[in-house]
Amino acid sequence: MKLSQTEENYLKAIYNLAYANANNVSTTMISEAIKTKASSVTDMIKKLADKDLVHYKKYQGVSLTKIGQKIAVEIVRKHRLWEVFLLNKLNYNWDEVHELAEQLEHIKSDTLTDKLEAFLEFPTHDPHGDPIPDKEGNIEHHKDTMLSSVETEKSCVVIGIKDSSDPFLKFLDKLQIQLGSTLKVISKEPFDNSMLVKTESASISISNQISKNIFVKKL
Amino acid sequence: MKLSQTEENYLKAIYNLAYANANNVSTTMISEAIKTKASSVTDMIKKLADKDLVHYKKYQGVSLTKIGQKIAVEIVRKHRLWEVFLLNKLNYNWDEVHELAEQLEHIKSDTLTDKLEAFLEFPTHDPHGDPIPDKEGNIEHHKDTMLSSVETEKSCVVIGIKDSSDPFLKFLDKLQIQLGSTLKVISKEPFDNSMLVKTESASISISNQISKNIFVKKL
DNA sequence: TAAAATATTTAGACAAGCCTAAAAATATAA
DNA sequence: TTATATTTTTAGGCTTGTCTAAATATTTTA
Repeated sequence: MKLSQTEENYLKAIYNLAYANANNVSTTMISEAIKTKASSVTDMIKKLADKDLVHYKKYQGVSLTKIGQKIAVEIVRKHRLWEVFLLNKLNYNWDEVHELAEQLEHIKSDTLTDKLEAFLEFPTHDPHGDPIPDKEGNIEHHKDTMLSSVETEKSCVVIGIKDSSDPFLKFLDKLQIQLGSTLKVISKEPFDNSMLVKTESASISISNQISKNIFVKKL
Repeated sequence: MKLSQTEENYLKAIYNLAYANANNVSTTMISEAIKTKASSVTDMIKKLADKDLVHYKKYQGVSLTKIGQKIAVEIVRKHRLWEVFLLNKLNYNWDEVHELAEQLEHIKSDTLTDKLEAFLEFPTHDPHGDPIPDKEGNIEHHKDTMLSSVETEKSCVVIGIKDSSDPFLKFLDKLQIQLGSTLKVISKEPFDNSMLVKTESASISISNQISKNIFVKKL
């Protein structure tokens, strides 16, 4: 099945929204995610339904079919692999890779994704810590241990972030906290739940608002 | 100036045709290069002329303006850098990279091309031996020493090919002749101008038809 | 549960790029 | 140099994906 870039973007948006919401995805939610008008979304949804990529009943929202989901996961896979490439090989920063990956994910090829994956030595997570689906579309849903829940004196490795907004990414860059950074919790402040954390290069104080948004693997 | 992928393809086609022909490029030539009807080309040419990307007078063919040429060279630069990436990093073959590069060349970013170039360690030629324009758009027009003109007992390095058709590329792959291969001319057969050539791995007989299509740098 | 607010869909229009068929210009040949 | 052939352009139409405005459902609230 040959899909346009636009169609692929719709599937991806529905996939992400469904993942975040569990139930059917509304026209309005899609229109916000994709920055178009709701009426345009309705049009496109009908076309996707004709192609059996989404389930759709008027006024009831949409969900992906098996095929639709498969395609969406493929796009997510490509997106995350390209992000790893941009970060690890081309020296982009955490906060710069997303926009470029949005374009690269639509490159069509039977072999490119797998070759890219091999070149990157089969990464399991993208720079935001989201898991990369394998060739068959299996995706490990990552466990949500947050930095905020790490005990005093314990160490952990940063495997991702929950909020991937630009300001947050820039803030982490300033703190020199990256994917793979090892952090040790020195002390916790019961008053405001902030914590003192030792990174590779410094000791820093991190507010609860921040530590709640950093996924870690405990060591 | 933000151009569509289609517009970029027109500029690139005109650039390549102009390079091969010197004079103005005809509607029909473009339509063949780009696989559309001549009438569609006329439409698009008018739009490109409105944007000052081409010079156009009815029935007189087109040529690129300074701006049009600058953009075309940028696309060529991106195309060739991606080809190097696909060949050197992802282990694609000589004959597979073109089609993919056709897609990758349209990725939009202010920084990607330069970062890619640095990652590839500033290659000067693409896998077909065509020169890669630098950041400023300067492009070295490559000298045309063909394998056929190399003297007996002399060695040379393959820097490109003249004919980049699929069958020819496949044929060279079979002979294990690649960009950068060192070849030594053992003997030449005056009767049919074929030559006996030593590659890294074997001695092979090469017809004049082949040796006339391989660019080399004499050693 | 009826009225008001919100969400969704329909209808009609538009731009980009392509097409076919026909008209106009240019090039070729007798 | 006039007739014929070829190339190029024009005219009108189609598809994709978008939009606005209006109509219709659904949800919320009183």
